[in-house]
Amino acid sequence: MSSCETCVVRNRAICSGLDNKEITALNSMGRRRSVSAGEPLIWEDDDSLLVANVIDGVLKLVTSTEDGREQIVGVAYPSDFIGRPFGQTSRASVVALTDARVCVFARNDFDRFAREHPELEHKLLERTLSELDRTRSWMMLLGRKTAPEKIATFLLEMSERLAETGCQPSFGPARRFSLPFSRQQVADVLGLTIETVSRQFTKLKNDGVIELPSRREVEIVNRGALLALAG
Amino acid sequence: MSSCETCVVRNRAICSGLDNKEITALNSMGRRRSVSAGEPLIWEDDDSLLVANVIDGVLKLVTSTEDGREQIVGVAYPSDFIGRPFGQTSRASVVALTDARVCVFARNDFDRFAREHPELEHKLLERTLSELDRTRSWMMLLGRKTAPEKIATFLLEMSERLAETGCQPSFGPARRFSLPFSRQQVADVLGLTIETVSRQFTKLKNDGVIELPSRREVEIVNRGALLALAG
DNA sequence: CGGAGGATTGAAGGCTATCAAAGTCCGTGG
DNA sequence: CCACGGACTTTGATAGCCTTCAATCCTCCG
Repeated sequence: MSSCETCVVRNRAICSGLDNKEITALNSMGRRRSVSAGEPLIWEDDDSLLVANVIDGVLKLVTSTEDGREQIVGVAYPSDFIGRPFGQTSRASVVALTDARVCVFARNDFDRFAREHPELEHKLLERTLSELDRTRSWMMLLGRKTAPEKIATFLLEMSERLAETGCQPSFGPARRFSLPFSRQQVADVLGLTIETVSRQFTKLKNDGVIELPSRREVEIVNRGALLALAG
Repeated sequence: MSSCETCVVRNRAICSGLDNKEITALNSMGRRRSVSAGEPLIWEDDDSLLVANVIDGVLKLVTSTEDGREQIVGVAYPSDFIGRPFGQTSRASVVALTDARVCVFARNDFDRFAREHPELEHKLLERTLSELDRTRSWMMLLGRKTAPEKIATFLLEMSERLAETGCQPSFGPARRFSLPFSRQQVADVLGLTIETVSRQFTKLKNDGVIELPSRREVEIVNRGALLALAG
């Protein structure tokens, strides 16, 4: 049975700051759901739209053109909020990159609850503002950076984002980590092709900047060099 | 003297929905300010950060690399909110594209006022969510679209955005409009060079898709063709 | 009229995409 | 245990889009 009391992201997600009574109310509206790697998070449910909190795993927000080009426009980690409350619906679809668990709510229910709980709306606002900041700095990357700069920036961001997932406060960025992305997905994040991504990874390895112990593993050998390359 | 009562964006900005007493309180915290075209909106004031509402004019949000490359990451029109309340400060700078008037607040004051007025925070949340949607669809453009697609998409967005500025509810997108951007700024929005922008404009003109009565004026002759090109 | 900034046009080159093939990893089944 | 198959990745060759560099042309104002 899903329960907020045992939720691992209870103190990091937008639910934090709610008192017990409120948590109980929210709990009764939502339910847990598992999504396996590669599966889309179906966004319609009983004719109602959904929003969700990520409990565990990593998901991508992706938009695509009619002719099949894809761009990953966001990545959601544990405790992140996904979906579009209030009015409009965004046409980005959500797909799990790893096996994931989420806590889903019917949008109508969530909207109403949020309007009645300013503290929750405030948390959501802070999150949305941060996400907007992050997205805007990604626009710089997409519009103005070269392939080597994109790859370096990407690896540095990954090493920071993936260090946060541990429960204990992390001590700076991770030196070694496991990418939740395939090469194609890295390409879809950076606006490149899979071949260019592969070549840049190989080049960084040959230059002694990183090690690639396996397809998904990355070890940053020379962080200073990456920072210099990131532009 | 600045006064919310006569403010032309009073009913569209986040101030809408506040009662008279609240408006008076907000009014006493903020002040009007003019910025001429090309001038940055100075973001520090008496050692305190600022946030603002756009009353009139168009401003750009821009980030740049050390070596001088620029990317416009957002454009603010009348009634839009700019700045970063609550905690972090974003490193995008704000520059007026046209002569502009804004209503500025010390961030501390604004934060406090917002926390006490959930209705205002809600308005800000809705705005921020919409801006995030818009920004994400722009990521698709920057990462995956070709120069002709970028230009077509840009012209269509402009014709919609600029139609909204009139007081009366607009009847669909504008057929003819005046760009608030120079060619270089169009390039900075789309992640292209000024030469490529110029060539694409010329090509659209030669193909009979648009007319260019003057440097800043654009007339859309064949909207269907633009839609097809936009990808 | 003359100057200056912005815009357009032209030629050449480089970066990344595209097309193609070989290599690697991993799970499955013999 | 090893062979096999398939997906993913790497590597190579080529092409093309957009940038870069450079010169000319507007257009607006003093």
